[in-house]
Amino acid sequence: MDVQGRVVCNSDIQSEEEMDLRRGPWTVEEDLTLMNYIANHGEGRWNSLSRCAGLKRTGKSCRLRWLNYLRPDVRRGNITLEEQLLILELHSRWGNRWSKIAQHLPGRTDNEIKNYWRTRVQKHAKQLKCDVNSKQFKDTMRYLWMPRLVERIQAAATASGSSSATTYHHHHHHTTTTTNNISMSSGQPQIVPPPPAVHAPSFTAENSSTAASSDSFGTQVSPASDLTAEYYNNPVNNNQNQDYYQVNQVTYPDSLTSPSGYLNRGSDFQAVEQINQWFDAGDTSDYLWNAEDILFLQQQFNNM
DNA sequence: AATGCCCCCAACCGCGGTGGT
DNA sequence: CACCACCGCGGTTGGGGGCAT
Repeated sequence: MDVQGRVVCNSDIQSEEEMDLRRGPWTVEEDLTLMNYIANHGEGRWNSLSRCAGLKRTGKSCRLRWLNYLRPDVRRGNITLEEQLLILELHSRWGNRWSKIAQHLPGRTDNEIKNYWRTRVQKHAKQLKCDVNSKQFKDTMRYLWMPRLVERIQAAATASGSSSATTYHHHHHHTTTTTNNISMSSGQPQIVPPPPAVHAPSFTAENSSTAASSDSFGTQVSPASDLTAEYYNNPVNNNQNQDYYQVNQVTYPDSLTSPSGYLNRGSDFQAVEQINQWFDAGDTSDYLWNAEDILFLQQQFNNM
């Protein structure tokens, strides 16, 4: 029942059942194959794409790999304070609607946000010994955590106000990105897969030389929103896919990391103290956004 | 140095929705 | 209408790396 009316490419003889499909981590070769194929043919129709590209993967797996990892404008790691704030806010509004939340964080995938939530936020709920869904924890977030984030963002903005990165501006309309179609299909400057200076997942500063040339790949992300534009205008955020296009791994900022020892639960005062410690724990990551930006963000909240 | 433990995140799974035949 | 293939979402997991012992 395999060779029916569906689009079959010439060399496609085997049925999927007898074809052993690979699972687990992707190899560099697979990545390059997938990137090349999408650069030349565009994305979508994942099952046939997988077959035609010669990948022994399910369409599902290919789609996931592309959307969450290989896509040139995907951003991974280094969740900024602003993004943290957005995530907290939107999650308090919508709950676990990860993809909906992700639409408001350009370049972030639902997977990434979900992971962030589980690893960072839920962790702290656990440390506070309360349920993430409890009113107690939600209040803690809303009245302690988020305001503290705003403070920090503002502080960072004024501190580094004159310095570098904050030179952009919104011309805000509204910020929903929606599917950000990177259709490579239309005879676009295809992604020449970067010189496999990509050894292992471990990379070093040497790679950043290839990173610098990442722009020359022509992987222009047509910013689908103003927010997107801001991110890409910012040198730090202008990371095309870090493994294949660029490397910019600083250690994970994690302003939310808690000190190892922790309080005897209960008292609000201690909770405040604790949270303050989390935030005051060194965190070099964050720059961007000035007071004006914060205002904008708050307005966005009100309009969502 | 070796071992154990924990954390994180990439990738998997199941499911419900959708569109085509 | 039923059936089928595919898509996208949300929940879950396992393996690798890092840290502690």
